[in-house]
Amino acid sequence: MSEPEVRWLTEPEMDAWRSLVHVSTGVLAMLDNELQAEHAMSLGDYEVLHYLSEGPDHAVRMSELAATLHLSPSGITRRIDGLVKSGLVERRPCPSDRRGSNAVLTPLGLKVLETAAPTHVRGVREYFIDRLDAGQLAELASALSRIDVDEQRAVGGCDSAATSGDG
Amino acid sequence: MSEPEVRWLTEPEMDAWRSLVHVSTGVLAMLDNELQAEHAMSLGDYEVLHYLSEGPDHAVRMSELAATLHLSPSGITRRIDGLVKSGLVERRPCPSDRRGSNAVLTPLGLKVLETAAPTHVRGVREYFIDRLDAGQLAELASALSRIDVDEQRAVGGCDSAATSGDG
DNA sequence: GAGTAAAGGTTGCGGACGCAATAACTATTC
DNA sequence: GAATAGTTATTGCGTCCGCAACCTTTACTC
Repeated sequence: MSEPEVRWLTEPEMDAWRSLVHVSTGVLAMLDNELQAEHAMSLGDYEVLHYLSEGPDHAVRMSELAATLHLSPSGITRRIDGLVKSGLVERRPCPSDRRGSNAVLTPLGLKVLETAAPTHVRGVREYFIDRLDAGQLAELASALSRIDVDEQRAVGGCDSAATSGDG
Repeated sequence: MSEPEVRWLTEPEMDAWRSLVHVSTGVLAMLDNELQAEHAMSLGDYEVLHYLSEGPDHAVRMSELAATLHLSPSGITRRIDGLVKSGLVERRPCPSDRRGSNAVLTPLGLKVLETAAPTHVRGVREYFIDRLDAGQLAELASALSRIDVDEQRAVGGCDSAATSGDG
C-alpha cells in the first residue's frame, strides 16, 4: 500500500491558508512590539493578566492557563514565575486539589493590566477589527468558530508562529 | 491632554480576535507536531523549503525570506544555518549585490520537501480547509486580504504565537 | 487498604530567535 | 573621488519555551 492520494491545495485554498498565517503572526508581532515599547510588557504576559482578570476572584488554574494559551506546562510555569517576580501575580495552592496551583492577579497586576489595555485594544482595532466591516467580521468569526482546535493535542513545538515558526 | 477615549471591543469583536489567535496558533502547533513526528522537521524549516521551491532557480534572497516569514535577520541566518548543515540548502553570494546572499534549495532539499509535503497538505486540509465550505473560504480569504500586515514593521518579539507562537 | 495508573506542576537541558553591535557593501551627497 | 548614510548579513548574548525526568497528589482496580 502506497500513498492514499494527496489532495493538493488549490490556489484559493493556498491563499486562504497563507493569509491566515501571515496576518495572524504579523498582527501578533505588531501588538507585541507596541506593548513592549509603551509598557515594557510582552503580549504573552498581557494575555495572562487579561485571562486572569476574567477568572472567578481573578484566579485561574495553571493547567487551564496552559491550555488556553497553547503553552506547555513548563512554559506556563515560567511565565507565571516572571509575573510573580514582578509582583503582578501570586501563586496559591488550589483548595480542591492539592496537586494544583492557582495563579491569582494581584492589585498591582490589575492596575498594570488596566494601564496597558488601551494600547492593546487600540492595536487590535487598528490592525484588525477596523479594517473589516461588521459583516465581514461576523463571517470571519463564524468561519473560525467551525475550526475547533482543542479537540486535538495542540501543545508542542509551536515553531513559526511564531512564527510558525515556529516557536 | 489625557486619554483620547478608548473604543473598547464589543463582544463579537473580541470573539473574532480571540478566535483568530487561538485557531491560527493551534493549527500551526498541530502542523508542527505532525511534521516533527513523521519527518523530524519543524514547520519553520518546511516553510523555508517551500518558499525556496517557488523562487527562480529555487533561490531566494535572505532578506526576502525574513520578511515573508516574519523573522528577524538573525533568525533567518540561523534557520538557514541549520538547513545548510543538513544539506537541504546552500548559500550563494548574490550576483547583483555583493552584500547579499541567496539561499538555494539543493536537490536533497527538494526531495525532502516533496517527501514531507503530503503530511503538511493533509494537515492543512484536516485542521483548516476541509472544515469550511468554498463560500466561507472565499469570504475568509477576502477578509484577511484586507489586512495588509506588511505596510508596518512586523518583525520583533513575536511572542505568543507563535503563539506560538501561537506558536 | 495496597498497588498501579494518571494528572498537576516544577526543574535541567537544549533549541530557537530577537536585540545590539559589527563588518561588508551600496547609495547619496558634496 | 571622498564622506556620509543606509542596507545586508552575521555573531554574542539573553530570554522564552518545549521535552524529558521527576515529585506529589488523586483516581482506579483489586
